[in-house]
Amino acid sequence: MNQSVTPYHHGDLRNCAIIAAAELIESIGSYDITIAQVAKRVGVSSPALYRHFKDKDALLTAVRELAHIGLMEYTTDAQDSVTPGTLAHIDALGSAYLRFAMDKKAFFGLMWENHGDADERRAEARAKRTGFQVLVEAIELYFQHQRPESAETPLQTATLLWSTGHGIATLQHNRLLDTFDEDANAEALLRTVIRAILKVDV
Amino acid sequence: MNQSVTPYHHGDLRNCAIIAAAELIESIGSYDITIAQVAKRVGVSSPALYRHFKDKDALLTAVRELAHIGLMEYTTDAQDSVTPGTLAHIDALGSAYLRFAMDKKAFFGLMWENHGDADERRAEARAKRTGFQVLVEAIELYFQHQRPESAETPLQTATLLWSTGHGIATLQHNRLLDTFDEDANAEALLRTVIRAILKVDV
DNA sequence: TTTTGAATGTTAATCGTGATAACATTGGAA
DNA sequence: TTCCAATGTTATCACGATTAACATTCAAAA
Repeated sequence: MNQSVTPYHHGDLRNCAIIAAAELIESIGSYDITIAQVAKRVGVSSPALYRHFKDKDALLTAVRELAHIGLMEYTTDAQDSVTPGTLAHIDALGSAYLRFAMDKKAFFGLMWENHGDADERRAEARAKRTGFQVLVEAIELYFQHQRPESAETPLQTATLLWSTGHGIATLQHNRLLDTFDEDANAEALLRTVIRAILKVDV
Repeated sequence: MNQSVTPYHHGDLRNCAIIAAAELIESIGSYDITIAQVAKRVGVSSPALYRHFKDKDALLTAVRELAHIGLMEYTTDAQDSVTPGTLAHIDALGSAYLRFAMDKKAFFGLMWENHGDADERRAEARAKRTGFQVLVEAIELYFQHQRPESAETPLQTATLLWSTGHGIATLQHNRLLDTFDEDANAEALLRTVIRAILKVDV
């Protein structure tokens, strides 16, 4: 009886579109998607999406937010199995970052594209800072426990570590690590730098 | 008399197109350019470019080669004013990399895009490895002079340093360094990491 | 020299894709 | 009930990457 007729109004198009876009990106492994593809996936006409997003980039920005949440899950999970403030804690965060970059290549690439208008930029910067803050806090704890005499502030050290982790992740993402050193291992590289930056004896 | 009539055949369209594209990219500060724009700049119709480039991406790949040459110039210049194998040598290379990333934002961004077919990829990988080799040699010299007892190979250390420098350059390029730490200074960060990785006493 | 085809340009046309216009449907507040 | 705002739909555009079909040259072979 209830033939489940698709109603004229979708009801939750905005969210569904974001999810559809994310699924699409994941399935083709690239964020080079089309408004039409997303619309089709949700079962709606292309222009309908423009009722919910200023333009294509606004949709992608929404997907980026999802990606940030995904990254946050990776790091949160990583922290669960580790004692806060230990070297293992820092390692786990770095490792989670690298794992996310490889597991979710397309999302990782998308996250660091800098498009969008000023507002979108600001929103994204906030999301990124939130993620960064996790690292800062880990370093703070680490310094409290392990290195009360450190010359650098946790913020400075966290910035260094993030840059480094980001560099390694990016190079691996672009398949350049292998190009430079075919024996290179991202995880091992990161562990080495972490220890160098934290001045831990090897 | 010689009215300098534009001849039907351009004569050197391929090279002129590459240069025009590069100039265009530089002038608008973005590599989001159009075949038509390039064609117009060279004074030729759009389809003419397809006699010399398989597609738009092939043209951009050619521009990327130019960009690599540009980066090489930066590093070569940097090396001229420094004693080979010293810490200052390493610093100079890193500094040149950062400077290139900021001076030539659009080119820097373009260089690390990974598009193109397999052949183009291979060619680019070669160019990148050549640049990387400069750093490897600097580290080799440094190790010979300063640290004969190093545990890591020059290749490993160079990979670490490049990753780090690349990470800092990338974050600065995306204006994320400021987002994380408004006092952050790319150059200073890099110097710090270089010393940490090389285990130089601060 | 003349001829002729390969290289290289041109204009016209196709096609995909983002975006807007103009019109249709619906649900909920007045 | 009525009516508007929100949200969909079907034309339509505009633009940019290609490709098609035709034109012009230059250079080598006859």
